[in-house]
Order: sequence, then structure tokens, then C-alpha cells
Amino acid sequence: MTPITPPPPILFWFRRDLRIKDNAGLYRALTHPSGAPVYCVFVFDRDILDALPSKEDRRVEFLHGCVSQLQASLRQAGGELFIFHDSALKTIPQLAQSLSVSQVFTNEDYEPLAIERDRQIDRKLAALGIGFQSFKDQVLHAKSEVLTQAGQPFTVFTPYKNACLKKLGPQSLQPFPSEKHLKHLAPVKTASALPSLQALGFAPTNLQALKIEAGESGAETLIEKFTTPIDHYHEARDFPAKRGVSYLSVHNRFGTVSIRRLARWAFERDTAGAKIWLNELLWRDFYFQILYHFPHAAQSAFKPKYTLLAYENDKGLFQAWCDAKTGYPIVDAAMRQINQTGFMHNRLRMIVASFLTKDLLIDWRWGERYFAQHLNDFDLAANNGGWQWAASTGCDAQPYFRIFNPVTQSERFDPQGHFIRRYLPELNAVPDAHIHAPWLMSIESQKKSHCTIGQHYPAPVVDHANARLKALALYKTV
DNA sequence: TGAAATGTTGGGGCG
DNA sequence: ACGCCCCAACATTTC
Repeated sequence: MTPITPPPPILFWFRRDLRIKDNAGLYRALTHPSGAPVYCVFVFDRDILDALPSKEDRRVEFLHGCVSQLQASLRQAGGELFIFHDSALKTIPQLAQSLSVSQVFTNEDYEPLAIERDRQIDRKLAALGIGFQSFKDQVLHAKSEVLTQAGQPFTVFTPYKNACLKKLGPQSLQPFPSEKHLKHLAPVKTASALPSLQALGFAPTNLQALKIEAGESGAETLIEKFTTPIDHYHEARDFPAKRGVSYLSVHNRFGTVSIRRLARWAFERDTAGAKIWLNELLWRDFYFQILYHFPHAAQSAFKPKYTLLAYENDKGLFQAWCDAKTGYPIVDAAMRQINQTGFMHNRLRMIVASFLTKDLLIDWRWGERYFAQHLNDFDLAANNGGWQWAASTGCDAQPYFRIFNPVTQSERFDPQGHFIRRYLPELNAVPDAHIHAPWLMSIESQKKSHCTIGQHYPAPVVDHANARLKALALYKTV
């Protein structure tokens, strides 16, 4: 009788893919030809968490909720999620060794620091004789999958999009049905406790009061809510007072929904709205591949000549922008939205970014950093791409002379001031005619609407017409 | 995924 | 009836 040697186990490491459904790397582990049992691990990485500037961070609370749900899902399927609060660089090789796994599987992460971390982990594992494999999961196309005829990365969105659409279709978007193979999860006798948020060193936020639901179930709820709006996305998406967008960005950030599924959904709807929405998913991919091929953009202007821009960088003006005290209602309402909720509507992201760079003449990287600290859906590539677009320093950016007029934008995209009043109740009684530029109210009108400029609401910190001319002059110097 | 300046046209008021 | 001016409305150009 020859004893059957059981196949050595595989360790699957969850990172930005906190779901069991349609998870590419998890699927590859669970369906490995050897029939290997699969251990799962998540690390609350101290190398990342300890560097966060605030101990009240909605992202950490969201992440905590996602991990909690993931743990429950895996347990329900007879598996377990090992959870650590430590340095991933140290933890993953140690755990892999103690579990005697043959390989560690994970999904690719394209951020420069993550690439470096993975390179080091690969080396450590190799020294232990353990394999390390990662898979494309968080984007539709990665790295160099979509190139120009000349074999170069695209730096203009439209041809990039066209090239993507040629490759994409329900066929190329087939799911990796990881959730159907959970029987290959390795049984684990000892449960792994989920540390409390406080134990991770963080305090609770208003995430629950905002009804921002974490995990795969949170994504499901949003998909359901977006099922009708998706068809009207093209005409509703620019109006922050409407529920015209999906609010799924935070789930794309943490991988609590499959990007393939979202793209497949848009394809199958095939409506005007769904097509534009698919475009937005492709913008996300576009910026991922830009940062992958041009990592210098993470630090400075994509177009090198714009590194020479001598921004004024007035700290007082920057503080006014952060604190929603610019005196321009649409800008201040938008900043209150991010400060209070960690979310900002995309139209407003463009408006406040244009305002910071071209009205306040502040380095786009200051704004980028602020968004990085406050956005629940913060993603290095998308955030950097968006800021460089607005500041005109990026690839395929808006031209430098395209400067949003905050009043015109406000009139166009929040005509009745519904969004403004939602976040600036001090302007509640200001008549519609003056809601976009309240400083133009007469003294009587200010009194009547209980909104004295300079007292209840600030006067504009800069004059747009004047600031615009200064911005044009500044950009023309390079 | 603009806005402002400048140019052109044409209707209407007026002498 | 005619020229002149004003100016809204639209188009083009410039930033």
C-alpha cells in the first residue's frame, strides 16, 4: 500500500480584494490542480496604519468592517481567516513557514510602495523555498495589456478607451467563481480573533451614522440602489444634489466588489447611462496603468515642464479651502461634504481642485494630500490622476487655460442650490438668485436672509476674475 | 469633463 | 424710407 501524500497547502493573502465572490487570486488558489487546502490571511499592516495622521479614520473603520464580514463568510464556509496586526513584511513569510505552505497566492497591487513590499516578500519567501504568485484582479487591464500599435503605453484616454473596448466584452469578463470552491478551504481548529478597532489604535467615526455599509453586502446594497440610476447616469451624474452616481468607489478601493462584474453589468445594460458609467471604470484603469508606467507622476507633474510652476502656496488660503471657508458656496459645500462624510461628488472634486490650483494658486499636491487623508475611496492612481488633470499638469489633462468659474459651475450643476443648502445651512434663507454668489446680496437682503457676509458666511477669499488672470500668467511662465 | 473676450448679425427704437 | 445706434443672440477666437 502506498500512502497518499496530501498536497501541501496554499496560503491566500487578502489585501485590496476583501471578498469571496469572483476573486481571481482566491479562485486560482481554491482550484489549484493539486487540490491543495487553502489557508486565508489578512494583515492589518502596521507599516501602513501606523503612518496614518489621524486615529479617527473612516477608512480603517470601513476596512475593519470588511474584514469582519470576510471572516464570517469564510467561517460559514468551514474555513477561517487568520488575522494579524503587525508588519505584513514580517508576518506573511513567518505564517507561510509555520503553516508549511508550498505557495502564497495574492492579487496584484500596483502602487509603488506595494510593488516594493511584494518584491521583498517574494525574496523572503523564496529564501524559505516558498513560491509567491499574484494575479490581476482589481483592474480590467493591467500593466502592459493595452498598448498602442507602437507598443507604447497610452497617454491619452480616448484611444486607450477604444483599445480597451475592442478587447472587452461579456466573454473577456467571465467571473472567477471563487465562492463556488470554498470547500477547498483548509479547516482550522483555532479561531483567529478580530482585534477591535480600538485595539488597532483607532477610534470610531461617524461611518455608521452615515449608513456607509462595509463589505460585500455593502456593495450589494449599492448595486441594487443603482440599478435604475445607472441608465440615467449620463444625464444625472453631474448634479451633486441628485443620487446620480453609484457611490461604489469605496468598494472598488477595498475590493468588496469585482470590477469584472461591474463592467459586465454595464455591458449587459447597454444603455446610454451604462456606457458612460463604463467609461468611468475605464478612467480608473487608465490612471492605474499611467502610474504603473510613469511612477514619477506620484511625486511630481506628469509633464515635466510644469514642475517649474511657482505656486503662491498661501497657507492661510489653503486652510480656508480645507475648512470650507472660501466664501464660494459650491466650494465650501463640497469641502464640508468630504470633511463630514469622507466622500465628495466627482463634479465637485473637479471644481474644488480647479479652485485650489487656479484660483488660490496652490500646489495641486497639497490638495492631493488632503484628499488622500480624507477620502474613503482614496486610491493613489485615481486621486493623483484626477488632481493632475485639474491642475493641467497631467497626461491628457485639461488645458491650462481651462479654468472653472465656481459661480457658473454652481449655477449649472446645482441650480436651485439644494446641495449647497444641505451642507451650508447658514445659507438656508438666501434666495436662489444669490445662493451661488451671496456676497452680491444687498445689505437688506443679507439681513432678511439672516446671512451677513463676513459674519454668518465669509466674504470670498479671492476675486475669481482677478485670480483667473493671475493663474493664466503663472501657467504661461513655463 | 470651459470661460471670457471678441466678432458678427439682425431686429427694433429713434431721429 | 433711411441711417444710425443699441444690444441681445449667436459664433468665433483666445486664453
